[in-house]
Amino acid sequence: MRKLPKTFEPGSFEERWYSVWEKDGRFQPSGAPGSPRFVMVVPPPNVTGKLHIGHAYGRTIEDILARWKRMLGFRVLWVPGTDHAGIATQMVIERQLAKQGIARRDLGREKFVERIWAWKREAKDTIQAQMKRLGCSLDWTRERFTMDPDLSRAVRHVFAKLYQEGLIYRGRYVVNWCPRCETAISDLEVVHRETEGSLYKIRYDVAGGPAGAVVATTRPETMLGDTALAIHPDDPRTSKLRGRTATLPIVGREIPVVEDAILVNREFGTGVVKVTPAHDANDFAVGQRHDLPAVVVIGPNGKMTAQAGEYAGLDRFEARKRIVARLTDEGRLTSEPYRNSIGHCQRCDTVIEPYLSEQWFVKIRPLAEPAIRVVEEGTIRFVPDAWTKTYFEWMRNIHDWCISRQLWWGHRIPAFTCPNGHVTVSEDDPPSCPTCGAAPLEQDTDVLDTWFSSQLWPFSVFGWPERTPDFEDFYPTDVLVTGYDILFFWVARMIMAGLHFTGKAPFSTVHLHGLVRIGGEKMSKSKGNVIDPLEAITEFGADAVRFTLASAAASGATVSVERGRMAGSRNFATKLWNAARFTLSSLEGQDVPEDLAGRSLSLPDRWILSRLSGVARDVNRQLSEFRFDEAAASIYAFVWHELCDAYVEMVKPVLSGREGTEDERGSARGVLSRCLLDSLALLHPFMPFLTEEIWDKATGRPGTLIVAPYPTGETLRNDPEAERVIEAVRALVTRVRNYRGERGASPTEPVELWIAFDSPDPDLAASLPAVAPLLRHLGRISELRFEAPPGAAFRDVVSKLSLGLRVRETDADSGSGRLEKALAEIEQEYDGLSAKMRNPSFVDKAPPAVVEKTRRRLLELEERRAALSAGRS
RNA sequence: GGGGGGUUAGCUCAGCGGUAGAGCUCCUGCUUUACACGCAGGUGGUCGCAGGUUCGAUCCCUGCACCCCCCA
Repeated sequence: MRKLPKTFEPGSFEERWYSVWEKDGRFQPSGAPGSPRFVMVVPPPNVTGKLHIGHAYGRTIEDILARWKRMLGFRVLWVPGTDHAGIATQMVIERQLAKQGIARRDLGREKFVERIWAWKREAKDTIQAQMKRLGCSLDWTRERFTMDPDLSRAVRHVFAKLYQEGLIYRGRYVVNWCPRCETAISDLEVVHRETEGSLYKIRYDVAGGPAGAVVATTRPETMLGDTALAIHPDDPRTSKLRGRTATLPIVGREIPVVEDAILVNREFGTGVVKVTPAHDANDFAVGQRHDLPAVVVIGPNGKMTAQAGEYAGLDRFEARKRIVARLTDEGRLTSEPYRNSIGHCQRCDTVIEPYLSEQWFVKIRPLAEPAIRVVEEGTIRFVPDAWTKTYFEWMRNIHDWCISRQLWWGHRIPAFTCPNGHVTVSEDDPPSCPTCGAAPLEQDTDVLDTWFSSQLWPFSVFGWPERTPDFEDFYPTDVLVTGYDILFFWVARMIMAGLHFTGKAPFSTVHLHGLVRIGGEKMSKSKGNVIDPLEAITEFGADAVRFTLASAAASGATVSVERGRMAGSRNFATKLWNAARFTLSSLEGQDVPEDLAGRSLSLPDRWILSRLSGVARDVNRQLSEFRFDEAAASIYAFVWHELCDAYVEMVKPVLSGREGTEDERGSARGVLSRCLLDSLALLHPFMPFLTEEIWDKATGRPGTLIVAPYPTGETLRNDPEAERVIEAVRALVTRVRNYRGERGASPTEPVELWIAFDSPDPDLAASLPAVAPLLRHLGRISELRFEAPPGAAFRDVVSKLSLGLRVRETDADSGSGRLEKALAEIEQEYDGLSAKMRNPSFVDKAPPAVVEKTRRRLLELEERRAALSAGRS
């Protein structure tokens, strides 16, 4: 046993313990294959930069689970890794280049991708270092990246298989297109935002219809691509337009009026709708139904195409301005203010342009159905359960998934075209066209959506589709921990892919946690309220940061983290440190019994062991329910308020030799030691560094707390009797102390205390003489008598004990207000409860236990009122 | 437009059928030989508003107000 330094400096040991654990292989699963295991894969962070506090939160939760399960004896495997994050990472590099005035096309695909790889290596190192500082017990020997060769093979395998199954198809459709990124994106990557804009009404001339037809639109520039007007077949307002032809303003093109009951909403607008098949998904469908041509007037870069005639080359918004001006001049256009929802690119916030282009899609319904079923059947459960409904809503209304991206960073689509135009999809690069034998073949230039590879993460990390030993041993995983914001993006798709390709649900429990907010506000660099995890760790220590995050982990959608709470956690760490210093100095050079079973224990000893047992049970239950906040609070309250505030203060006189026998001293040392070690173990998943550091000094077994057994409370006795007596002692001591306050006496002023044996709880009163020295010491009681208090004493009832108090030097009036207040409160509660008891239907209908409890409470109030009234004057 | 969540002490949040809890803050005392990142004591809440169900509602139901999120 060694001494702890007087001051607590987390920076002095955190990194040391991490390397000890890593060197000793503690992060790798140990134990025989087939023995109970616990497996998680980390949600791979994007290699776009560094981790923020939100990542630290999720990883802290996972590490708590991993360490807890490891200490419970499971073979724990927690797999680390990173995600290439196609569009996001590509943007990071594009921005870097833009600062030097270079566009990615200037550099060329090969050079550009090389550059991203260099960045990726750096970002991965940064992220890895951050997770290590945080203490994450990840198995770094199994670290993966979504573009590793074997994970890329899994992607190609999956693409080819889905294609063969007819679940991947290629076609020309209107997709969400970002003109800044110049790529298609999926529905999920479009962020809709209410925007103040205008609703334009444009009059089209109609052959034979003198009044013309007025259409409403928010995007007048698309009129250049109109190829029809549409009316509802049953709308009398527009029936005179039936079968006629309109003339497209500016362009002069003759376009038909078609009847379409699906597109045209009779309740909205003028009843006439312009149809632009190339620039609106609904209009595209109309075009299919009525065999209309599609004219692309806005190009992939957001500029007008040659089809836009005189507007060709203009930016789409500039074209809008000019077209509005011209139509206004021609007397064809009016506008009014209008709020509508406009789609923006999730990554760069550019307004999305629906754009007709050739893309690859996943036919998703056949995959969604089994994925719905596993959740319905409970094979997979969401924690908290509220997300189940959201999951079902989305899965039951799911749309086909556009998976091709016109990017350079990512998995290239394994589709090959021969000189004769035959398309081959293949897991391996085909040397020549399987159809006609021609060569060379050209691979599709597009890459896949990042989520197409991340959906395979829970099994691709184990080498699937090879049946590797790791895949056999560790798949399916147990728990997935991630933010609810990627429930659709990632979780749902992993479930679909896992079931389809491995035949098994990829995990059994999904814990969806809230998103971190600082002081109730979303983190953002512009608000300057971003907490950098490394800065926080440097200032407060990794353990304090982790404990704060765990404490904040309630089940709501937002997780509020504040610096004040970090400081609170740091204070708790310091408290534990000092408690350990005290304990170690008390045990130093002394005989410390390890086996407490055969010893006679004092009431405080029995009490704290009983509480330790209770807390251990609570913490295990709370962790199994993913209530990290409650588990953290349980340990905090036990260590600080029961072990430190109460037990340590109770046994100080015994330990110091002022009180008690040698045998009692030995017991106290054994109990204190046991409490410290078990507290360290209970707290280790939350505060791994500090607890390991103290454990080392306390046991001399460096680096072994991480694999020490986790206390479950089962080996200790639940001792209600000891709890009852000690809780009474604590209540009495508190009452004595605030009695001093009421009387304006100084805290050192001796108080006389009488406790009557004929108290409302005589059994309890009878057991108190055994702890008389304790009462005297803690309450600074000069005279303690077990008899009815004299008339001159102030009387009260505490914990069903009738007592009298007297302090010599008093400023009698100073606390009298409090007595009046106490009596008034008693009176109020008494009136309320007695009214209840007088209500026959309460006595009749309420559960007997509740009635009995109310009756007893009433008696207590009576006792207390009588005592306080007697003590008045 | 559809769906989900929230509104509890000055602040940040737990609780969710038997008249309210934590941390931080605040106030008053304390060099009580582990700890002032501490010790002891205390202040502070008609649990958003209005109805309903119930013997009883912060908790369940309905409506309203305000806030947040998701989907279209």
